[in-house]
Amino acid sequence: MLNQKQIRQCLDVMAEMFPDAKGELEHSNPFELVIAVLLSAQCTDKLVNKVTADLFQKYKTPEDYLSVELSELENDIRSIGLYRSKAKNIQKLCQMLLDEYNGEVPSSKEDLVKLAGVGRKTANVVASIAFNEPSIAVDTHVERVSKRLGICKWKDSVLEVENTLMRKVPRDEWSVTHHRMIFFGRYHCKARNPQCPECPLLELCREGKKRMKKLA
DNA sequence: CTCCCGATAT
DNA sequence: ATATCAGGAG
Repeated sequence: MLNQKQIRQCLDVMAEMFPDAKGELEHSNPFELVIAVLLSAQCTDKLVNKVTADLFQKYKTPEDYLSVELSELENDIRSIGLYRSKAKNIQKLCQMLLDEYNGEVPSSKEDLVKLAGVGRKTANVVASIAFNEPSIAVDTHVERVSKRLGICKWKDSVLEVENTLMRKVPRDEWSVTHHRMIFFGRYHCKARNPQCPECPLLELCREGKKRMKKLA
C-alpha cells in the first residue's frame, strides 16, 4: 500500500503527464450533461458525443424526450450499448425532473442519485462539472488505476475506493485528480495493454513491477 | 450477483 | 474471437 508521500508523487506525475485533463463529454447545460453521462455507461465518450450531436438537436427539454414513443428514443440512441434501459431511464428521469424539480436538474448529489439511471458515479460527475462541487467519481479507470498503484486494496468496493481517495487527496484537488486519473487510465495505464515499461510511476507501482517481472 | 448491449481495439 | 468501454437497476 502506498503512503501519503507516494500518493502525492503519483498525483504530481499524472499532473505532468496530463496537465489539461478534463471531461470530454460534449454538453452545453446541466441537463445535457446528465443525459450524456447516463448514456456513457459501459461505452466510450467518443461514441456518446457522436450520438448526442444529433440527439441534442432533436431534444432540448424534458418535455421533448417525453413527447416521443419509447421506441423512437431507443432508435435515436441505438448505436450506444444498453440502449433499451438507457432510453427508459431517460424518459423516467425527465418525468421526475418535471414532477419534482420544476424541470431543472438538481444540484445536490443527494437529489441527483434519486434520478432514474443516475447512480453515485454519474451524480458525482454532474455535481463536479455542472455545479462545481468537489467530487471524485470512481469509474472503471479510477478504480483500476487506484488498485494497480496500490492506493487502495484490490477487493475494495467502488465506494471504498472513493472514500480512500477523498481521505488521501486534498479536497481542492478532488475534481482535477478525478480527471487526471481517468486520462492516466484511458491513455496510459490501460486495462488491456498498460504501458508499464515506459511508466514514470513504475518504481512505486506494485502491479507494474509484477508485470515487468512476468515479461522478463 | 446478473442483466443490459452496440462499437471498437487488440 | 474477445475484452473493454466515464454504470445502474433489479
